Amino acid sequence: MSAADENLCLDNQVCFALYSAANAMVRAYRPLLDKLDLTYPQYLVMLVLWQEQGISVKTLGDRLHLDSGTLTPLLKRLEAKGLVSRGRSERDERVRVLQLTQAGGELKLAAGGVPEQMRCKVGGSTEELLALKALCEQALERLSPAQD
Amino acid sequence: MSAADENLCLDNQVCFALYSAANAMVRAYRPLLDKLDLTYPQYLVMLVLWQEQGISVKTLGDRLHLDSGTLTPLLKRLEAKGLVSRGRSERDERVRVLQLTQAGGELKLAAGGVPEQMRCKVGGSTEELLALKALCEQALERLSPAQD
DNA sequence: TAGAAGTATATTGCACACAACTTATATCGA
DNA sequence: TCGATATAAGTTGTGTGCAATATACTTCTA
Repeated sequence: MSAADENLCLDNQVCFALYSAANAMVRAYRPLLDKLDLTYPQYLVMLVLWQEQGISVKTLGDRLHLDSGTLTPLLKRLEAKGLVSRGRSERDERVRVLQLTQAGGELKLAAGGVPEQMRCKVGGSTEELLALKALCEQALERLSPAQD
Repeated sequence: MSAADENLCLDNQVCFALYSAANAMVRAYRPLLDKLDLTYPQYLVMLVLWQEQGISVKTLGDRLHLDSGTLTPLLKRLEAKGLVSRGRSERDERVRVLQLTQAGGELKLAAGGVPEQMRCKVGGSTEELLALKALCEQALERLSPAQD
């Protein structure tokens, strides 16, 4: 097999492993998040808002590496479920100010067990998980075009 | 911060790192694959077919960990581009037999440089890439429900 | 201070992923 | 052999991701 052939072999592709693992991860979250009536990206938004409220769509997008084309409809769905409010900044009329509703805040309790349950599903030692996280973050860093 | 709070912190989530890295990877492929007029999942299908032709949608799905709901419309698009033919098995009328067209086979040459270009984008040492691949494959294995 | 440039969000269109379901065909078992 | 069961692929509907573009507001600058 030539070098080019080797490179085009699926089994040799780091990116395919990454892609498949990420898909499998989202699938594994589903039964857990169904109980919260959240999708995985919606859950990520809630994770951010449980930490810091009053942020803009821009800031949220920076945290999650997602853009307004993804977040605007997603946030509208969270608003429709009564979990999030999408106010406007008084200082800058362009900016949305994202807040949790009462129900949105309370959902944090129900979500408390999710990380531990997922940890069980993913398995592996703490060292392996930390190594995977570090390698993913390194790849993300290098794959992201410089922001200016 | 409580243990539950720690667990619900975005920065501590392996899964989020995996998810973000996979998204970034697909984004990084885009400019390379645009030249071939392929999306990343379409490229994956072509990788499989460059290795083995005459396989079914089921077999293809096993290789890529994707189902017919994803693959059927994708394969129709590849067929519309003239890269793939979707015949029927004579032995079993339910089964599609996937073949490359002339153009589909020839595209392999144009794709020859893609893996090397992506490798430059992802960066990192060979050891790191192999470690990332192994950890992703391990996670995939554990997250996939047993097939019996 | 008016127009240019920049920024935040929203919209549109396309291509996934996948659950749930349907249809067509094949195989198994009494 | 006939009906039950299984299997392969397709369909439908929902929710992302993201490029490209539009809109509205802000800030910069001549």
